[in-house]
Amino acid sequence: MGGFPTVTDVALAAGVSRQTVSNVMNSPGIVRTDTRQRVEAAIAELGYRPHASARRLRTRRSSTIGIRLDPVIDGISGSVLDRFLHAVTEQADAQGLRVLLFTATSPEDEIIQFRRLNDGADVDGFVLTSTFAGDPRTRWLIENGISFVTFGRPWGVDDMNDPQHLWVDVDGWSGLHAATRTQQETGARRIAYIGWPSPSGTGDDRRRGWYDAMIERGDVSERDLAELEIVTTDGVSQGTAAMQQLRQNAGQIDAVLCASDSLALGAMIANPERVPVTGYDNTPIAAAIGLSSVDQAVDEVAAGVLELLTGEFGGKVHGAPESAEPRHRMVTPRLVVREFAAIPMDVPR
Amino acid sequence: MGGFPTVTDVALAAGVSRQTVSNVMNSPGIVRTDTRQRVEAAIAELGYRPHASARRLRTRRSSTIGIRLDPVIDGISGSVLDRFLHAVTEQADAQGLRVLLFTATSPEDEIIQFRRLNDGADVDGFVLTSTFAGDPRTRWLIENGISFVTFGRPWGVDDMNDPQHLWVDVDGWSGLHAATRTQQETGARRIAYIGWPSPSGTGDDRRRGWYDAMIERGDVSERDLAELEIVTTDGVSQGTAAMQQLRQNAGQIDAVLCASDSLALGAMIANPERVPVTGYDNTPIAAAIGLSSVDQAVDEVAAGVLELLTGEFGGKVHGAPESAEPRHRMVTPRLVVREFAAIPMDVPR
DNA sequence: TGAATTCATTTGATCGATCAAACTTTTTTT
DNA sequence: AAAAAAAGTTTGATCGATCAAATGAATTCA
Repeated sequence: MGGFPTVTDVALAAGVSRQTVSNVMNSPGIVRTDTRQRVEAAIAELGYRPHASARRLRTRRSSTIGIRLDPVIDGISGSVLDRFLHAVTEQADAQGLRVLLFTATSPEDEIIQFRRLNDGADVDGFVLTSTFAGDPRTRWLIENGISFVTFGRPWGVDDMNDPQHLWVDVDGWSGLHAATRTQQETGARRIAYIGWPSPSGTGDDRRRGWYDAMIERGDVSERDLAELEIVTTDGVSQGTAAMQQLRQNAGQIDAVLCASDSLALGAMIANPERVPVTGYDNTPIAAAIGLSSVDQAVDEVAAGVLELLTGEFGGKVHGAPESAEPRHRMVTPRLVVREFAAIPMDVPR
Repeated sequence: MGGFPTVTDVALAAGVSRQTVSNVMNSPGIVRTDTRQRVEAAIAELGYRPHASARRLRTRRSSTIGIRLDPVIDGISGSVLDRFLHAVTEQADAQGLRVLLFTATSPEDEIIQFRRLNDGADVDGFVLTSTFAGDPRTRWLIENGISFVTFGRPWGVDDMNDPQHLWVDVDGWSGLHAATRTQQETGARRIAYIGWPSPSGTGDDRRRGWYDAMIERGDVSERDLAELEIVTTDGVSQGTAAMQQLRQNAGQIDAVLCASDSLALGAMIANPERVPVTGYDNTPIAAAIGLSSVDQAVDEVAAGVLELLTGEFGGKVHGAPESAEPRHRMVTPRLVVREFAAIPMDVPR
């Protein structure tokens, strides 16, 4: 009376037992049709909602996944993770999963949070972002038998095929390969690349996409290719500096590809000749100033992550034998082509 | 044995009863010191973690707050909400609160989600963002006696002092007033404002900050002030268009203030004279291109939200009589001043 | 027809914690 | 020193759902 109706109330109203009500909700198949309809009617009439905590206590599963909200470092590329978070939340919702956020100050601290959330039965598994080589978090999760899927492939030597590590990643190689090809098709020959210093898992991957496409085409000798490449840390002003350097030293340049939208924005600023610039991540900035960019297709990534997390392995590999089911997903990014727009357009001559 | 230790295990190990263990965790004050220490030792040794769902079932509270993850509309200003979300999560964590995300396609759908999460005892209360005039969500929450606090004041006629509606907001008036003053102090007289069409709660508020500061100073007649104001929808290209219009029609312009960083970025693009431009929200873009901007101080907002949510009223007002405790917080934004930088710097003459 | 199966539903126990009230022990009061 | 009050601790019941096993009803088989 006082509070919300419980299974017992519904059972009473429908003239059945608690368990039947439970069955209607969890295994409708085993309940006779007319009984089921009667129960459903009672549920609707009383406005019954299952008590999530009670269910979790009994079933020992929470239907909740934990995601660490990364500290906002670079606000520009950070938006990819925000979009990813949004996609995960949306698709999780649709599957009856909840998303619980937490923060951590370091990978070690994050492991403490894993422990806390897992022990308290708050979450069934985790989604990790921003993995890096020798990541202690994945090791710990595997050792403790906790379900997880990473957005980002493992960057260790042999880890990519580790059957215990489920992951989804975006094929940066393919993104830059396509971007390079697209420029080549419009007639560009000398295509420059502004990227990050090695070793950087994602960075090296993207660079190779450009490099391979350039070699395949053969317009530029392998030696000259070195001139067309600038290595720098990420940031807008670094992009500007790199672009200036290219214009001074690299001779003719038909197009510029960048490892990030930050670099691309920077490059655009020092781009009076309006050389086509392509960024990476398709951030709001790229959209705002009309910059082509490689879109990471976070929706697909999110779908893949949830599929792996809730799928056959439930995010982890019990002693399961070989299986046809692949344990990772490689998502092909989309190249978003935009006409040159905002920045150069209104610059005074 | 099999799973994690429970209160009973700890009690056994410490030679006390379940309830004493519970007391050590929830009301340490009533347990004798030596007993408490013994229990704490047992907790540490067994690595005991309370089972969150069991506790929630019994106490009927979840220590979790629900936040809707807004659809990413304008990616640029969206980052304010992301930063807010981050601040809330971080500070909630510190208070032992969890943050549960959800999405919704419309205010009506959001109300359905409120129901679901509240009935299932998933959350104790909600934090709402992006409130608008006549918001059906707040009305529904009040009617159903559910705790909530909004980031954003109620924009209805008399709602601001509604004692049932707890809110935290940023004083846009003060942000623009300060920005105007700052420009005036550097000698600027004719300061333009690019804002949004009325009625717009936040927009009108910001505009008035500029307007009042201009009137106070009296450098520009009330008539001329109209020339210095452009009304347009939000967006980068709209900002560019507005700036061009100002340059054509408004004569001398010493500075430009904008209702958003999107508009400010647009204005910067059509700004060969390097008139100082100030944006609003202090988004990553403003930082990236070196644009002054009004920062919403999301940390303070988050702190205020949690304070109200967990404070005296617990997010709602029971029949509580008049109280000295204010039911809202007005946060004063910070003006972040940046030297002119990226965009005009490398533009070729 | 009666026994063996299958299907549908019910009952009792349980998940892990906290509440409410009972019970002990210690401290204060008279 | 006995009675009263306070402090500290324990016991039984309970939150709301699901599990496991038992019961009853409908169906199939010999």
